Amino acid sequence: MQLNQATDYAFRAVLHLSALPPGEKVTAQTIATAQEIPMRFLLKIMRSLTQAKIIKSFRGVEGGYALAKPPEKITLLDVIEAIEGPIRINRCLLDQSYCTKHWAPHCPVHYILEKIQNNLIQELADHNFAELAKKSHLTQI
Amino acid sequence: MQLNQATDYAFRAVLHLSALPPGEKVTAQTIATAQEIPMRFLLKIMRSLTQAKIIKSFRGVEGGYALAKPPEKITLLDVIEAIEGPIRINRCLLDQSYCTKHWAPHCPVHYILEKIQNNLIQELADHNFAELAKKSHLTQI
DNA sequence: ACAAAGTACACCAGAATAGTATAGTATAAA
DNA sequence: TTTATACTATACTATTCTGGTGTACTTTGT
Repeated sequence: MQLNQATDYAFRAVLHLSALPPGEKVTAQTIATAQEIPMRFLLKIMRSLTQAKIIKSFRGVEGGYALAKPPEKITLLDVIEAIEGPIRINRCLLDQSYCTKHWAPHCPVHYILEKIQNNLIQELADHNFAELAKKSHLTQI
Repeated sequence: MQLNQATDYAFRAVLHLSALPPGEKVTAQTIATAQEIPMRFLLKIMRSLTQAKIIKSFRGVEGGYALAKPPEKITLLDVIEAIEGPIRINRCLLDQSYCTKHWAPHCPVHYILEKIQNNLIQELADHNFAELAKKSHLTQI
């Protein structure tokens, strides 16, 4: 019941980009240093974010990363799913073969966990990085 | 971001006990067979539930398990914490040494995840096994 | 006494986590 | 056009977690 370290790093990387003037790009090394993230691991994470179209990458000299869309349009859920894939608090919620009882929709455990999971997903989708970046500005990045 | 298999089994074991007439006990073997849970693994899970005072165990001939309190007083959260320990959706929320920035309370990521985590915990605490057992009765256990 | 049932602790294979290494590709500037 | 810079791709690895299993022991009703 825990987000992994890569996701936490991804939050901080996207937050870092969200705090930049629109369109400005920055290198992985800058983010790694500022956010204290192991460089090589960050590069891997950035590739997932690029593939998810959350950020854009620029190769070569003067390359780097920038947001692929305005931070208002990037939610916590977007970043989590880019790194970890779809959220499922119980694995039977995604793959019914894991349900020992094969009751699936009639299983009360399944039913209630699905409700809770949907609320969680909704909440994660309700917070975007413009909001977070504003908060982090107030508390000095 | 997922509950483990042991927790899922624990839900089903407690649900099984919740559906019994009050005070009635049943052996691990019965639960294991009915709920399709590997016997030895279930015994281990039952010990965690016993230690958390969610169920009571009886040793020897005619032994078995029963709820330690009425099912209304047992929540999803109780069972999760008995098996997995305290919920923390990001490890920095429990152990600040994991926060790469050491900002802790001033970190916007930390702040928002804490809010979301508290809502999740509240929801898990809002559902008890009397409610679940009632639902499972309607859909035939 | 003995069989039934839970307890305690140690062990194990496989997967996931959190990285690291090596080699390659694109690009701006000299 | 060479070169340094910066991202990409793929593979590897050490450690931890997950989901169990094995062996020995204790309690208890008949």
